[in-house]
Amino acid sequence: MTGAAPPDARSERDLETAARRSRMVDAAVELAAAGGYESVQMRDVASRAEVALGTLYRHFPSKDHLLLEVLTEQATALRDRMAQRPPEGAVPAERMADVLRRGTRALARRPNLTAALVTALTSPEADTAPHKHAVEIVLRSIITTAIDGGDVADPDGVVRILGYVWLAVLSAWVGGTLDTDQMAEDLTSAARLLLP
Amino acid sequence: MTGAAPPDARSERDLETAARRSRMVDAAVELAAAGGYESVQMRDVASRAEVALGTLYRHFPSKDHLLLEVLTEQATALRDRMAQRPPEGAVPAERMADVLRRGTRALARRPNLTAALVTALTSPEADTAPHKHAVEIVLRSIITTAIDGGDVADPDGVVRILGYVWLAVLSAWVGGTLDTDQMAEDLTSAARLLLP
DNA sequence: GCCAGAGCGAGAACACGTTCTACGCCGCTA
DNA sequence: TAGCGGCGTAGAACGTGTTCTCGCTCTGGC
Repeated sequence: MTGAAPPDARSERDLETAARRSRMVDAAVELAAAGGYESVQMRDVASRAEVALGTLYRHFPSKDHLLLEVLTEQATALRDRMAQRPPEGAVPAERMADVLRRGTRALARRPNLTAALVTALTSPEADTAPHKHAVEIVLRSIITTAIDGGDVADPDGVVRILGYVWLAVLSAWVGGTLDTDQMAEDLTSAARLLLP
Repeated sequence: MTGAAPPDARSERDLETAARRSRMVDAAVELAAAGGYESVQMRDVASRAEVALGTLYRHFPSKDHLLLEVLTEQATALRDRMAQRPPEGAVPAERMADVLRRGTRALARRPNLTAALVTALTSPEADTAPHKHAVEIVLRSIITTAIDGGDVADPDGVVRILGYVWLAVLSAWVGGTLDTDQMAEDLTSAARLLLP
């Protein structure tokens, strides 16, 4: 009878591991939202997700990998929301400002979580480079949709620069050298300077 | 006789502590230049500087404070060199490119050291914010001298944006998502886009 | 039926940043 | 002169990320 089992039979186990993995990510989100990067302690994540520490490390080779997974999810969700309701504005600079306003608002809603994710993004671990690159790509695609269709010379270069500014500003905000208002100001300033 | 002693008399002790402090910084530089951030281990710094661990922590409340002290020195030295031989070029964009070329070359000369310093700069420790701000100010002053005297609208905003781009690009380079050539390319691209 | 191996649990062990304890030396001041 | 405060040494101790050990269970191939 086992031979004729439906494909779900083998998925049974897979589903459990998928559920475990999802619990780990959720636990990381909760802890990060509650207290930022340092509150995401691997023992806590494991116990909150009801898995062993070794299991956590089997799925995510480091704390930063775990948080970058979360960041990738969040960035993708942001991109989807942007795609569902495209930025408004007549010219690229206005649409860009709209994107930045909405993006910043989304991030500021859970500042501890954002701080934790940005911290992971700027951590020096070499083997997270692919994940970081993936996040960059998502951010650039968000920016691209904002300026698409406008009369922008060297759109690729502009997108890259705006991506850098976004990251640097977030990093400065996390580092405490910039508050939310200055962050918004610098971002719109960059948009005005780089876009028509 | 002690009352009439020259000021050096009391400086004797001060000189020793100054020498100790300088040995700590030097040890940090050597270790960072050899193996980057993770090679700067506080026990190693202390033993190489021939001080006790507690002494190291008396002078620098954390590893990042220590490295930010080094970074401040390096940035100041770079600014002085730029001041001694001002950037060449007819228009701000050219001068900016010259500055970036020289700055990048200086940083690439000791990549491990630079990586360690940038890592410290992007670390999330809240109480290093003043040091980080100081470094930002120095970088901005370097940028300012490059575009000074040109016909730049909103020079202040441009300087801030270029500073952000510089930091983000360095951070990406340290994170392994950008190589030296791409770094130079993005920097000159930003200069071209933002400056006449 | 039975073995090899993957996935997991429980927890010890290790590494490094940071803190703490205990003590010594020196200059100052009552 | 005696104590006191600051700076230093030596080294243990603590917290958290990461690795390792050991044993269990399930699954797939012989």
